[in-house]
Amino acid sequence: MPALKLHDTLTRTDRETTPLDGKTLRFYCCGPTVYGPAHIGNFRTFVAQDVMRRVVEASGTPTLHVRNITDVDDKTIRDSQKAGQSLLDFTQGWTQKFHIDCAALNLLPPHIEPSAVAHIPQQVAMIEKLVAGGHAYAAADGSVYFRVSSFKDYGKLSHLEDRELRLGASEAASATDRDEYTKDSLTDFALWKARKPEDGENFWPSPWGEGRPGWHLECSAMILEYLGEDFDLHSGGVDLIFPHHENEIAQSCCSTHGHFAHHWMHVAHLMVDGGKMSKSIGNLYTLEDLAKRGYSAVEVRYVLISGHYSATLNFTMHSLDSARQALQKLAKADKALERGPPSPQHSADSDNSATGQKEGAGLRSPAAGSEARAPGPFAEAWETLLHDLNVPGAMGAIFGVLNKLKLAALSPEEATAARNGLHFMLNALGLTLPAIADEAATDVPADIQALAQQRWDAKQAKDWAAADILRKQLEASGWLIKDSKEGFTVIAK
RNA sequence: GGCGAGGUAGCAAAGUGGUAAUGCACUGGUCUGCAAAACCGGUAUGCGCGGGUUCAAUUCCCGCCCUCGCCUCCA
Repeated sequence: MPALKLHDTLTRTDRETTPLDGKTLRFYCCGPTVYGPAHIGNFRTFVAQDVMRRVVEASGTPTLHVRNITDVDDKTIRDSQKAGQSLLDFTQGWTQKFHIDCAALNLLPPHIEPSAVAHIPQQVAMIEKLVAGGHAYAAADGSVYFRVSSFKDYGKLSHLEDRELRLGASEAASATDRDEYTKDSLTDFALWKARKPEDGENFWPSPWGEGRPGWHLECSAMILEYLGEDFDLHSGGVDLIFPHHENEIAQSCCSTHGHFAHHWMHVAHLMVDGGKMSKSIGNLYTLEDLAKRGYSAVEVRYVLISGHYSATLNFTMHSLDSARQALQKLAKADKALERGPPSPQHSADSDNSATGQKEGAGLRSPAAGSEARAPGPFAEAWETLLHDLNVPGAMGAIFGVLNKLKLAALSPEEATAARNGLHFMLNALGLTLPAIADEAATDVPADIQALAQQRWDAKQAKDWAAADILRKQLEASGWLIKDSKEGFTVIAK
């Protein structure tokens, strides 16, 4: 199968994601800072990366996925103190919550998930190399800074010129920063931060005195540990391009002989109701917030992938409703493609999957079948996906095929092929299908059930007027009646 | 000011040098006592504005307007 073509931030071109070692695509994603629940904006990035990984794997290339946990910085220290917990207890709690959310969103867990605190020695070692090489220097207070002027390629990723780095919005604000007085240059950044009273118990020894590592350093050190000096791809939110990724490149390239990441994937931001979403503004939603409003994680995932990852996406409640309907449509199509065993030798498999679905209580797992290895009739959707992860385009192609195929008229063999293809695509997108609304067993109160029965009786007696009055009564109470030839169903409005 | 993303139907969102996918919503029909579901249709002479290139531009070029993001620690 052809490889995924992905836009590369550094060269600004679409390039194939071919593994450097010819076998496994090794990539790193900047993970969360665990000082609170991640919001859907954070998850947009992780979901996009998850789709990337799934597509690469679906195309036949294994991956090595590394994503860090940032468990030491100003915010984790500050908030752990507020919570009266040790830094470790505090960050582990939020890490756990993060994992729960990731699982709900159907994110494949990274193969390696290193924490910054667990890699202090590696970070110190990298700083030592940088100091020895003349790329870093210790300040009077025991902090260590990277000398940006020592790395000629600085700014290459973000395309910022030297001059521009010194200008900018933060110029005025940083004048009051105490770092200001210890750094040689305004653009130099901290590799090691000297211990401060407010750090409490959170400090580590180093050749330059007690302190803690700077944020940018952890990624460089852990990448070196798990992916080496050269690796395939690095990914994160667009906001990390500068300075975070720029600094990572500087640190890594100046302390090793490698070229660091060979491909950069950046995910655009999520907006909410047309505006920026951020922790500082406070207009953010977590999965829990949305669950309280009745939306499932799968619906959230659908919304998060409904725009191309490189363009900002506006999130609204309406988009969640829209996602719910679209998922229903897919679930119904899937059901329509469900047929009996196509041939005797497959009957065992079919039985298993049927049982699994019942026990799954609502969630079907596409691609559980071993046949779902090719897109089948959805080849166009698959090709669209391979072109820089065009998920919206692929979704459109999937629906287009479903609209054209006369699902009910397909032969069992055709239906199975179509279903396998659909599952292949859904698996690449990481979408699980919800239970079909009608099937969702809701508890109907006895009085409602009685009214509904009354209406059914009236209907059987062809007393349309009475039946309609009862229906309206039920609707007013929030219940809808659906009739079939055999009987009726009551569902919540 | 610099860098970047984007302006496509009511909402969302793809896409292409040859005349606009798809999802939601809306809507007509079939079916149904009526609905719902299902199925079959419809809904942008138009793709921010103004020029230009071309047989042909929403798609290429130039100018302009607007929105959003980043510019030292926010995915």
